Amino acid sequence: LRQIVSLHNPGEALDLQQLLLDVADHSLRMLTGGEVATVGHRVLLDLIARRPEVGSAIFKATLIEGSIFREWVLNVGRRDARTRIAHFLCEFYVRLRKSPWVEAEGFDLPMTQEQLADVTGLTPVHINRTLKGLEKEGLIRCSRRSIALVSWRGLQEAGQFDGRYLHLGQAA
Amino acid sequence: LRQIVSLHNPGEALDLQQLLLDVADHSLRMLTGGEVATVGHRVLLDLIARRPEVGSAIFKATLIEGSIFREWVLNVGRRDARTRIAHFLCEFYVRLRKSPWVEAEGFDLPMTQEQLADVTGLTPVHINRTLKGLEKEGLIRCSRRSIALVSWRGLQEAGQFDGRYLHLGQAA
DNA sequence: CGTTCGTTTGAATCCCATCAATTGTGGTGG
DNA sequence: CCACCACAATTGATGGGATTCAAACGAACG
Repeated sequence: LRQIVSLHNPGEALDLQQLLLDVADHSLRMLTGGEVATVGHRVLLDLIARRPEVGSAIFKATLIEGSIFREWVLNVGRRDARTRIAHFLCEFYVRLRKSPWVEAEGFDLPMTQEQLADVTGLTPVHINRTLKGLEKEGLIRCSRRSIALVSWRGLQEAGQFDGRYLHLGQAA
Repeated sequence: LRQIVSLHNPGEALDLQQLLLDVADHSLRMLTGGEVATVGHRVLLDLIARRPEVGSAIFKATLIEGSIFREWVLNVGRRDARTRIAHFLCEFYVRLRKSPWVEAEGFDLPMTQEQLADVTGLTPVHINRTLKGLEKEGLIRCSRRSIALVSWRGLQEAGQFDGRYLHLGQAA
């Protein structure tokens, strides 16, 4: 059994922990195809030394990530399955639309229900149940590996979603 | 209903988000008496500008905090009540003993069962049940607002605890 | 008159037992 | 990988009682 603790959109810097921390406490995996660019520690540390603004921006991004972690703890610790899933869908949607690297046409979630379960700390079966429920309520529509928003407003309410913790517009 | 997302020992720097982030997404509260020293943004930013090592140390502390957040998501999302509580007790114990500001005599948890519930995402009643269970198993002993370790080894196993995510000895 | 010492009171906290709801398990088929 | 079902287990909800602790009060005594 696995717990997914973080998701990233194309264009985001990843795994900054490696810069200063020795032991890795998690692993990375791509949900869809794509390219990955790597930057060596030495190079990045030099850049930060010469351009403090870069360091500041990276620090800010890390603080925002921390804020998102706190919200995930709350989400997984204190909300029931329906609220929890709705909240996650809201977060994913907002972050996706805000990413300048992603064509924000429709809303497509490139995850299996099992992966959704690993994000929310539930079982795949219960994900299925609850997703069906949200569909019956008219908030979303699901087909194979794709979830479409029917009522954005409704989903926000169902998920008690307030996106301020994402600190958008401060993306350093 | 509330979710506690972080605990700190005396001597630790707190709430670094405020340095660079506008909106506060959480609040602070002390469990025991004590003193708080505040450092102004301006002062701290100036210090970092003149002494890059300080900035680096703060950044590292923030990364470690992020690592702890990830572990909490896992703990709350994927472990049952017994394992979850045991894991939290282990983390608290290790961090307490490692803190140079705390006399590491016995093990005393200055929290009510309700606060413990807010940490683990359970109800106070279930905390009570599970604590009694751990006591019956001979892993801990509880009296009013105080939990004593009986079998550290056993508690580690019960909580599937591996403290590497705490990145001790790297406390910058 | 002020001090000392019990008593009362009330607020937290803990504990326990019952019942109900959410969530997990296992299995089948598409 | 998704959908669905029946059943089981974990966890939550509610209510009541026991315990601790401290503040408030009052009576006896110097």
